[in-house]
Amino acid sequence: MRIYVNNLNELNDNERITINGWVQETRKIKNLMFIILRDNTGIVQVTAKKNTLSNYNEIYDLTRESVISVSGILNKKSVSKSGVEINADKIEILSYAETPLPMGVIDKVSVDFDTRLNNRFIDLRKPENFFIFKFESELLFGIREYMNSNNFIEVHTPKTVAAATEGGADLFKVKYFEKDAYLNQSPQLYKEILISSGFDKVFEVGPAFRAEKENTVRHLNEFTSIDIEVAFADDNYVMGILENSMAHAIKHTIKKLGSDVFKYNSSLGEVKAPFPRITYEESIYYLNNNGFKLNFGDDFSPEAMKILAGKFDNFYFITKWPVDLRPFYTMPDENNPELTKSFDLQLNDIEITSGAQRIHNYKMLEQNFLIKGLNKNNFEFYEKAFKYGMPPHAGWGLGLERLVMNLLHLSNVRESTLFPRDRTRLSP
RNA sequence: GCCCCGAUAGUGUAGCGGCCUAUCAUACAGGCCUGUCGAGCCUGUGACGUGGGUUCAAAUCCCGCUCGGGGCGCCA
Repeated sequence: MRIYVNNLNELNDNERITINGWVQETRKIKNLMFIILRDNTGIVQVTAKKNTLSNYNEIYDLTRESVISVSGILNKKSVSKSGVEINADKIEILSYAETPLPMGVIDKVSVDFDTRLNNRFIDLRKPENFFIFKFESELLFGIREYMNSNNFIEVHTPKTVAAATEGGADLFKVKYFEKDAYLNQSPQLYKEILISSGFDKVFEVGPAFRAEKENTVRHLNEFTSIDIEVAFADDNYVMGILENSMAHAIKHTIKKLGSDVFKYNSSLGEVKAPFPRITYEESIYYLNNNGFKLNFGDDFSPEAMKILAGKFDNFYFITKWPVDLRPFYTMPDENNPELTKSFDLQLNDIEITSGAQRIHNYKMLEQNFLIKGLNKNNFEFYEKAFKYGMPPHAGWGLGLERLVMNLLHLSNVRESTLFPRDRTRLSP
């Protein structure tokens, strides 16, 4: 059985163990040396002595971040600060790290974010960065668990598509044998087709691509989108799914990861569904009373979003957006044709989810192609699904990296992306 | 697409026309040291993005380029 650093407490004093990891640090005193060994659960001190190690000279020259396997006796009454150490009698060098490192894991000097991303493999050795992705993994597990227990089917739709259909966002063009293709900006149209297929409740976790030349701390050109679509549902129903899945996933994550999460966000434990709701028109009214000059139909600037966010603790919905600010498939409000049955979920001042009840009537959809100036020929594969039995339906899409960024109070969405793709970065 | 800012050892910085043969820290290499734990002490290696220009003199001032950061716009 593999032993990890965080298992050591459960073992007995003087027990014989083998443990693997990276050499985080060495402190050398001629015939005695200390190695701080790190695995992804923590660090432990290894004591190596010349008279107990046959390859002491080789070990003495170990470089930081080399990978070793240590066998020895667990000493739980160590005089070291942690109180635990391993008295090594055998150390095997599995991988020797070159020097100097492109960046240090525990150096006291700061490192530019750009340098960190260029050396992401080392950057992620830092426990605080690794933690972000453990958090993401647990959060996503919690969301999946919620969806699964509510009878959602997880699906996978194509990311390579034929036409730049939906207007609006720019798409990346790729060669597809003798044809042109595009990287999909969202699974939207495919989720809806599956609703006509009778899947009833679908969800998908997958990449989405946007070719917009943004240069901000909240945009990526490739991000992970969590999408759901539900048949015979309206906007309110899927808002309920959203807030409950968030509350469930956060609760799960806190339970699994413990108080570490509060180092990033001390109020995370207070997230409870339902989330507060404000309509688009109420938001406009509020912002006009707080120094902004906004008309009906205007979108909110980042500055305005900060002011609005000040009204709420963390999550809140902005509902009933104007028709002009929403895509062609958004269902208009039956009480006011200028508004839609749509919503954004905000977390602090950032939009993390956009959703709505969708139009399921084929004629209405065709009319919207005209109004939005879209070429209906590009939508044949989609429209077809509406002609032969399409239930009313609603759904949403959520940016996973943005969710994690905001839950952990990170200042840049690239922090919650393993290998970010942005305006200028395509590597690693 | 627009605006602002930046580029000096592996890493992070100081410098802002001549005191630069370029500062400091950290890392790295070598040495001393059998209980270190931000180890300590000694020695050493290592850098001005690129192409022009101004000047007696450029890391420093000007222009182009390249690369990067941030804000806005755009954005399911």
